[in-house]
Amino acid sequence: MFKTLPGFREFLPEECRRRNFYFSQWRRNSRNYHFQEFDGPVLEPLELYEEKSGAEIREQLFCFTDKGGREVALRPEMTPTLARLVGPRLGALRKPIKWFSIGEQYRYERYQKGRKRAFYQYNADIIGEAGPAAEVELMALLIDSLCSFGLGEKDFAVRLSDRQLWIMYLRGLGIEEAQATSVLGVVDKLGREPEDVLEQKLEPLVGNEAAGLLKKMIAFSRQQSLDGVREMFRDSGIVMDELESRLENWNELLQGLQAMGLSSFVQIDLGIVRGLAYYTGFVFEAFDREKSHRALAGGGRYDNLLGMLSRKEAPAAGFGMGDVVLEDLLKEKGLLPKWVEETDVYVVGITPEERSVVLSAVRALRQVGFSVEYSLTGASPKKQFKGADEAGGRTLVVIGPEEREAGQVKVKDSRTRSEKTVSNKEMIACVHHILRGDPELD
RNA sequence: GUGGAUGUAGCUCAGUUGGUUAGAGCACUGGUUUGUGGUACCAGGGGCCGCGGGUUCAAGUCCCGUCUUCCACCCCA
Repeated sequence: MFKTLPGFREFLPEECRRRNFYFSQWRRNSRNYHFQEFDGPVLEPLELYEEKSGAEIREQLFCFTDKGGREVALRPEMTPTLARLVGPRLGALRKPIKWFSIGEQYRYERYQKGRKRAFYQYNADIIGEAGPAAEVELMALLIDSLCSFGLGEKDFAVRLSDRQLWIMYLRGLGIEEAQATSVLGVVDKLGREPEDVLEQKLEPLVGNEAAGLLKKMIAFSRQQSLDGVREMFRDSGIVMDELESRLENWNELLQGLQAMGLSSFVQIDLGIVRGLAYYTGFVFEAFDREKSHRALAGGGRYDNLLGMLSRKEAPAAGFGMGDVVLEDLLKEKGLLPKWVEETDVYVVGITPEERSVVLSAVRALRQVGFSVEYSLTGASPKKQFKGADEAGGRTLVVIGPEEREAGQVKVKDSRTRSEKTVSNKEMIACVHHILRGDPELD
């Protein structure tokens, strides 16, 4: 028979419930930080992504030619769409622009632990703020979002780095800015590949100084304090004013996070540079403390992207958080409760004669907002009571011949099993009474 | 794209050196005599044993291919 396409997902009720839980937390946190939600098309012109990431990106996209001969792709990320939407309206939008989105993204690549071909991603971006205040706001939102799922500082940390600082450091060692991006690609691999392999990758970029350069890069990537960073620059040709000006940004960022009470979540880790070349300044990634998963979230500053995609320059920063790794971690930590979709009221009709009275009561209860269930087929009373159990009904409304003839119903508390016969008019008040948890029925 | 593992009922899995009509638990459906419930007992439905080919008198079991899922690499927005 037909199967789900590889790497795609289906959401049975329980899984759907979980997914909606992530969405509602993301939305709640965004509102908390006063970000506005936006959305865009799932299908975009292929060039939108090729423009940003180069033609090689095509290999990792679900792309095809549509019936009108247009080359299109399922969106692999939200940022280009955001840039396209904001660019033309830049003049009209109040700054800073704080927007977020939640949407399914698609990437044609090999799926494995923590990565599928279709996944949901939460994105939050700030456009129009050039200073580190934007990063403070974004990192705080990122941290609070993870915390809202029950994760704490023992579970995850946000690692903070700075591509600008790296480029400055490399320039001090005589590396041109044009080569710096490729060299940062090697930084991304530090600790993951043996040093001789990394040295070979550096050689075409910097010639026979590769070995010495690699050692310096490793030392730099291990700095965990601003003083340590300052020390690394001591012998370089960098003007100290330039360095100090950048370190002032660092101070502003770190102090901002400290003032928000979030320092314990943040570590300086210059080994993080992010794979993508379009980041221009601070970059950060959230990891579980054991580092047994992929990054939970990642982001940074991308001041040139809007200019590339919309011809309108604007400073911007943002982050993305996927649902796949998040869910893996929450499962591992036992932070996913078993949700039970409980109904408020279950209406039982004892004999088929009560059918229309039951339907009428069901509708009346639903009209005032209760979740109401009943047996569609009018099975035996025993089955109906069992059904009430399984539906988790807190309250039962039982109608038999006696009640029907008297124009009454029996309202029963399923926990205490105490019951009370009331008139049809009193039924709703009585159900309210039980659901509120009041101890006695009368 | 490369390498390793995996596939038996809706789910978790048994299934011996190849040998009759492929099993269990959970779940599901019905029942235990007709107006009161999570237990217990009884019964039942449900499997092209991933798919295709091969070896054999005989394949869930052995061989080849293929697909799927998982893990690692590549990549990672």
